[in-house]
Amino acid sequence: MSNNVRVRFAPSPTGPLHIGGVRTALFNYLFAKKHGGDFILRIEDTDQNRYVEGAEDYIIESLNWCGIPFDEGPGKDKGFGPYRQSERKHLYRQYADELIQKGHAYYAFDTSETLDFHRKDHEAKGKTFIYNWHNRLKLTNSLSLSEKEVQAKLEAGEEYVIRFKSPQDQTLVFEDIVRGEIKIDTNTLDDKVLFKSDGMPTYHLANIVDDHLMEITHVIRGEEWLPSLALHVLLYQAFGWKAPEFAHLPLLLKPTGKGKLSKRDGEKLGFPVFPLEWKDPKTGSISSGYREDGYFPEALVNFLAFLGWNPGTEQELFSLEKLIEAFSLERVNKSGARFDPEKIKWFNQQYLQLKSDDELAEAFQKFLAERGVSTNQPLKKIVHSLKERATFIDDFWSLGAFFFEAPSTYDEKAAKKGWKEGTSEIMDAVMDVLSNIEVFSTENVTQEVKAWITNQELGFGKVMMPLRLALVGSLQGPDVFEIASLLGKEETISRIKKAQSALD
RNA sequence: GGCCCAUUCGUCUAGUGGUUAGGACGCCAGGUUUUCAUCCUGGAAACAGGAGUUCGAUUCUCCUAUGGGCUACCA
Repeated sequence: MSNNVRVRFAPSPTGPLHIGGVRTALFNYLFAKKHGGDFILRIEDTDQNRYVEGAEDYIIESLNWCGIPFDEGPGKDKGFGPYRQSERKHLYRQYADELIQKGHAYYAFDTSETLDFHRKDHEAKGKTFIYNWHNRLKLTNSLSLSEKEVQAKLEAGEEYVIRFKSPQDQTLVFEDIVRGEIKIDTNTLDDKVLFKSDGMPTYHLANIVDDHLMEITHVIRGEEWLPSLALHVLLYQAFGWKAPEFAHLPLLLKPTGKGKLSKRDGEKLGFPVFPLEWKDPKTGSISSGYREDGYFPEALVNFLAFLGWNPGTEQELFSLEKLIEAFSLERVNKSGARFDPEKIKWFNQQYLQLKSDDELAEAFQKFLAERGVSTNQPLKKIVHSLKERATFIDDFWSLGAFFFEAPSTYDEKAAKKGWKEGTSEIMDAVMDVLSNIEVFSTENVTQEVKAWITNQELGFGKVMMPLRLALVGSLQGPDVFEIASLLGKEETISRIKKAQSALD
């Protein structure tokens, strides 16, 4: 493969980018970087009716957050811009005209009403209406009309579209990097609209023209485009252009049930389907995002990379750099992958373990600040003690709230198990031991209390359980002595007293 | 309905014309942790079905079934 690989991610700004789109972008990015090429972002906004405010910014922010920024795109023109199709509007018409001149396209004057009528009529008869070779001469277009009639309609300003004239009786054979050889009978193709009556090209025309003009070498996109591959290849042929190589990625499927993962699944199934939180500008409704739900971008990226691809080894944890190194389109699967929200949690847990205590403390500090919690506590130590049982940053809070506030209630079961007759007297003695410790370090507390227990021949359970109960409020969490030392002598003793008055 | 694509544990997947069909998530059990979780060890769990080709098919071919996609002047 040459080193001037150019790939593009070409979403349409019709709403927030969903996770499947992120995966497509990721594969494009990995492939480009693997070959030292460029990753281009092109905004396909040819359908003005579906344009959603803020969607483009959202897409860009999502790519950045994931760590897969584009090399070229809106605001980063490297000589192939503009990168929004709406700003390239003036370019497309000439290509549609060129196709007409070459006899590969034609004007069609059929109104959407008549077309709708035909479709419904056919449906009622159990057939499918296809606008192509078998009926195009019966419809209203520059193939069925005389040149004069066409000219008259054009001059009268009648609305028209430009359709591609699909060839007849050909078997097309082409290569897909993921799927291998694909064969298509051109007689099953329809005469797709290339140029709309509103003066805008359709996706098909704009896509081919732009990929050509932007010198795209590899088109890596979702499997939903496979049916249009024939049209696209035909278009390249009609223009006499060299077609890029194609790779159609398997789709992301719903975790349960039928169909591909859709934007609505998130709310229904309780996991984000968007990288970032999204607020719908019209309805104001909010969809959750991986970023806001506490996932690390590297966990998302790693997880997504393994949906439909694998390196062929048993290693699963890959940094972005390692992914780039290991990636190849040849190892992409053909079949759709169900999205498993459980597994991404595991990835997140793995990545959290990889982070330093400093990093985690900083993130936790931010979390606390947002909640208005005072933070005189030694966060780094707290985070360190809690780390191995955490999956998300906010677990430090749910797992370690007791570090910040004395328990106000005590777990009932735990109290029954741990606080019995005579416990209070033992705690009195423990407080004595504790108050005599000069330097209240984990080591010292551990040593002194353990020695005392052994000395008294008390049994560890009788001391440790109520002590934990007093400090935490339940029977869980890190080492009791560590907790005690983190809390400090004064607070530890105060909590024991509080437990005595609450549980006796 | 038509066209196209796919099919290995529940899920993501590895793999080969002859393997005890491997790993990961999740699940279960045991161990460690005088708590809980982590962690460690172990376990249950798959080649959709039917015909061929072959000495032998999970692997190759065909058919069926199932799943998925597309079928707009959407992308």
